Amino acid sequence: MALKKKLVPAKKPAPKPQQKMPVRKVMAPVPQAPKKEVVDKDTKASGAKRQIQLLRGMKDILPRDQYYWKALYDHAVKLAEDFGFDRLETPILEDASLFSRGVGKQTDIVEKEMYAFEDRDGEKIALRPENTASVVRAYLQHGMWNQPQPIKLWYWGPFFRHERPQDGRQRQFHQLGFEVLGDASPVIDAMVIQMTYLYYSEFNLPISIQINSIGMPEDRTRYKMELVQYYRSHRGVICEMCKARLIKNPMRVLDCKEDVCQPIKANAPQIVDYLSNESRDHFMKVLEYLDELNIPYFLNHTLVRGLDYYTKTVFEVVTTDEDQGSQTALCGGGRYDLLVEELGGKPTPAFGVAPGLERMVSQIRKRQVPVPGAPLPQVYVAQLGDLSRRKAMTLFTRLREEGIRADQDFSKNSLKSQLESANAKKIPYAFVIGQKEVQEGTVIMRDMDSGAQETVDFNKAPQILKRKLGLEKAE
RNA sequence: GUGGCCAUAGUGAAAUGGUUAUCACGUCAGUUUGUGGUACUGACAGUACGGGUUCGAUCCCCGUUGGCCACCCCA
Repeated sequence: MALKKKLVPAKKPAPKPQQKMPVRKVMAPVPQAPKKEVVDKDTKASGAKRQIQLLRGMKDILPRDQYYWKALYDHAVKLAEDFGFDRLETPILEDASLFSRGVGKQTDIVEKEMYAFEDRDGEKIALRPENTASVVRAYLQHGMWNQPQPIKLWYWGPFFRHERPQDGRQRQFHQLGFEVLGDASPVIDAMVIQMTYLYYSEFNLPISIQINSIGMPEDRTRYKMELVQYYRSHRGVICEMCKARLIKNPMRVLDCKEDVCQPIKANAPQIVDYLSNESRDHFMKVLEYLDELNIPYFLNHTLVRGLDYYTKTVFEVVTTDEDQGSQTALCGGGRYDLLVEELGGKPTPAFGVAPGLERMVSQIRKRQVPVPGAPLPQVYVAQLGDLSRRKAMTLFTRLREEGIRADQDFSKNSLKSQLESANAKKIPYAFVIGQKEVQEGTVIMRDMDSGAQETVDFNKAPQILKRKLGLEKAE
């Protein structure tokens, strides 16, 4: 308070020289205007430190959410191990053309959302907007095609897309992924979809698996012609956006949410009818395997994915939770039989999936799905004064060596606040050590639940506590 | 990227064109010396940032930043 009051008069003189500025006005604007563009916002006349906020679309993952993330991560590791997937970590920065070639130059992700810029060497680089292209790059660069196929890889990490943020949509977000390279069999499709299903089942999230096949490019070419022709015949009715989509990316009309377009959409030709025999057989097999595994799915003829590399099977997991807003897609995936070739390798079929983690965390939180928390400390070590603090530090160290989870606040002085702390943390036992105990070579063991205390030998304290905790049978 | 709503202590809320901006939770400390949970007392901490209108702005206006919602799209 006193400081503040002193600051007020100190501040007031400051504006005065500013008010005199008009004298300089003629000269000042020229050098100052361009400066403001370059100089960061910290330079303020007041001298007060500006609070630096998060960049738009970025989020801190706070301590209270860490156990949700850990639960998701641990279960991912488990699934990967169970199904024989090896971890692959690729860099966050890649050559920008990896994504324009891999994901597709025309896609929204590359065209309007990618963080792409030149580095100090003038190299065009990008923050990865997704990981499949990087996985393929690594597969090629490290000659993984020379190893027994298929290659099964998984990843976990941050991705970046420059979009307008919303709940469940950030500019930095996290994905987990499973990718299988070098195998064309529909079993692979089914297996990865099964893993996805198992992943969501673990947390009891209400989901629906949407599945479709978009065939190979030839199939799609034929289908698109039919689709465009069909929509053209209804040109008078459809919305403006669909008209635009017909020219740029016809299959997107199937995503349209406009009411006027719904009846048109419902009667539109379906891509499954335009698949080659090979693509159709493949798709049928996938569905048969899913049936065998009792994995529920929903055939969605309007499911077309936004990335160029997909072929044949595509699928998405959406939440069926009513109040999830418009961000219902929890995960997307599919087959990408042509991507390896596109990025310079031999023709190599592949399949992958990428669950989004933020949306999962928010679901788990909202639904209060129980996840393992921090292990509770078993004992709290309290001390009084510097001499006993030293002994307490030794005791704490011994307890740790004995495998007992101990907690402490050695920087606190009053016993009261230390017990308060132990109580707040729900720690069942406390050791109290003061002058008297130091001299006697003892320590007080307190049952925080009942308040019962006993004085025990300092050196035997860890063993006695172990017995109390039931970690060791009484002799 | 387009359009809309919003911004008050760490959190959740309240209030006003004019003295010290209110409350709860929270955090820290104290309520006789070395003992937690309850109670009481005190302290901490705020009008996002910059500009304008005004004698005077937290309130009105503009800009910036950030959040949310819908669209686009997607995880």
